Amino acid sequence: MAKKYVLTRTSQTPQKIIDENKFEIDYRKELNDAQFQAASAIDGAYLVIAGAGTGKTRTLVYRVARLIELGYDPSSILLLTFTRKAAREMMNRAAALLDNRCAKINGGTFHSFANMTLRKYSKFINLNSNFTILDQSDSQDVINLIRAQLHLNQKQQRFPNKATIYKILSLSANTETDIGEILEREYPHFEQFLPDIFKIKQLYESYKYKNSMLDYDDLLIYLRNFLSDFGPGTKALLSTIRFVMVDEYQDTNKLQSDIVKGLTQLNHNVMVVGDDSQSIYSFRGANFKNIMDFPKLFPDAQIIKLEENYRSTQEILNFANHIIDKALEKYTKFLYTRKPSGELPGIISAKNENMQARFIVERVLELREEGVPLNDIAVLFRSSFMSFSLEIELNKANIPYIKVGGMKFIETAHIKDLLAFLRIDENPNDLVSWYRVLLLHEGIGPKTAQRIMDDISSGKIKLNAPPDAVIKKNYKESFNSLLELLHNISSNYSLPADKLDVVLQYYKPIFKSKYDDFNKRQKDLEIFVNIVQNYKDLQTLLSDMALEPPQDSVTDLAAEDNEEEFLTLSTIHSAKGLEWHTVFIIHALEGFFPSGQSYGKLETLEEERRLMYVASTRAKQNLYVCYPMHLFDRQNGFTISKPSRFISDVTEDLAEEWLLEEEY
DNA sequence: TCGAGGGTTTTTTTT
DNA sequence: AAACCCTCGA
Repeated sequence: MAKKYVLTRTSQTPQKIIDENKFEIDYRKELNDAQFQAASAIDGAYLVIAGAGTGKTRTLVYRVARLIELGYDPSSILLLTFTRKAAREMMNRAAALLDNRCAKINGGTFHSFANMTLRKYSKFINLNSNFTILDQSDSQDVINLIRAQLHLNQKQQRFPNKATIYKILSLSANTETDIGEILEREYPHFEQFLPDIFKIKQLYESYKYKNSMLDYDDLLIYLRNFLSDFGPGTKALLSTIRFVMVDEYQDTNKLQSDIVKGLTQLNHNVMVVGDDSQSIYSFRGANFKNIMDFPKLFPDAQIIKLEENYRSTQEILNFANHIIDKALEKYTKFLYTRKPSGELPGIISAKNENMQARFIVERVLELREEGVPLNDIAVLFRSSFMSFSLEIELNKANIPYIKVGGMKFIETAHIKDLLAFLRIDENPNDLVSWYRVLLLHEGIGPKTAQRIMDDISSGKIKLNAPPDAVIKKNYKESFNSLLELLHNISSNYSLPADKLDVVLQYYKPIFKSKYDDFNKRQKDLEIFVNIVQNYKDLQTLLSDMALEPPQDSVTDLAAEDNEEEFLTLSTIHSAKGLEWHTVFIIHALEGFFPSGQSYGKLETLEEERRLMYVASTRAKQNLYVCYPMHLFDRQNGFTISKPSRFISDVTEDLAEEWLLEEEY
């Protein structure tokens, strides 16, 4: 028998001495110690805990540049970020720092990375590479259809609506928890419907499977399974990835952390960056404890803390620290700055909503006089409707703005109508799109639509054959013209823009009779035409619309066109990672921020607190927290409101109270 | 079976 | 303010 001799493997390979002079960039000089430690890391697992404004992006960017300078192939670096915008920004910054090699790194959101990977390796998975992606509202439509088919909407007792069912299913997928547990925890009043919801889930799954459709969660699930499968496809993929970096790790969920684990199962080269105090996506299954569990996932992980803040004045930091100090559970970080001190944050109580808006307008104009560009000012809010009255005042004062977050262009009914036509063209089995399109036609209601759809899936109605045999009712004419249209666009045109053109001619009259406010909506159609012109094939168009929809309809494009400066209005969620000279937070009122929804539970209230922390740490120089004292509340009529608990106990040394008075 | 009309509820946040 | 549900007349 041969003698066994086991070589012990040291957990840490000794760091090679690297000559700092050989780099184009002087990393030592341009980064502080902790940042340098992170940026110069090569192999191994690293957890970077980076407080707000501590140069987290900067560190990642420098690490990318350094790895490339060391000679690693840019395309072997995978940078997973929360939005594609963030990925692009990082690549641009890295390219500006070094050179264009940096633009060659791989990057994107978990979802967009999953999309690309699954299409590329589809033959290794039981998957059609032409799968369509269902966005949230598509998924909900499918669920609604199933719900109606099961007649669950006619129950004696209120059955959860499509949005709730979707949330339950999605939460279950993202947290890898079964439905029963989710119901028990989040929706105890619907627990009795567990069997029904389960049935819906099964039908939903098989519908998606039959039609090669993946919803947001499926993208992640398929990717995770592909990675854990570890077949030849997985190995091929992993051989192309040498370094994985994840930004905003505190907002990842179980599924995503499994993916990170799977992506690095061979070489364990991973660096994740995050801040537990900024975790604000638990409604999507994110768990801020995830970040603290990272060392369990990677036992060799080194932890690096970035604590010096480069963004805000000490006054703003003190205010933010006060807010987060009261958090029940946190992993202490000490944030400090060497920036010269500035003004105390202001807490502004306005008489009503309109006065709050007028204060912001006037202060913004003043700031602009003082030389602060509009681009460097933002108004942040908890939910997107809170900016409505401000938007009116901004329009009156002619202050250009863009709004981020809230109702998206792509979710407006008229754009969804148009997309439905295109989707049928792409996938004739897309029953949800059929349903939507059919209901647009005179004389076709839910029942008839259902019947027609049955005929389509059973093959009784063929898209390229004359349909007269099957149809003989009063909707015959409109249905035939629809078939003609679909036939026309699929056989005579190949560019999405050309198809859309024909669809538009067909859709215009329907559009005008369906929407009373078609004038307002008209502009969106034109914008959509412009967007579609950028695409050569339909599949990419449809994927992009699901994964990276244009944020805003009218205002966004208008602002870009004129290259004019604009004020930013944003939900706090969409403001993540960004910074401005001056930040206004509005509606700091009990019931609004923290949101009334969050009252029942400790964890949700804590998340509201972190949200306030995120909002206030966006400010570099000025921070104003505003609230109206009287606010129209839809449930109770006019009420006198209470300032948010997050600011009501702020002491004089932390913030200054402003009282607004009307000039006579 | 359609579609209009009325009453009710519901609302965060995003890929 | 908009989405959803239900009812009822045609």
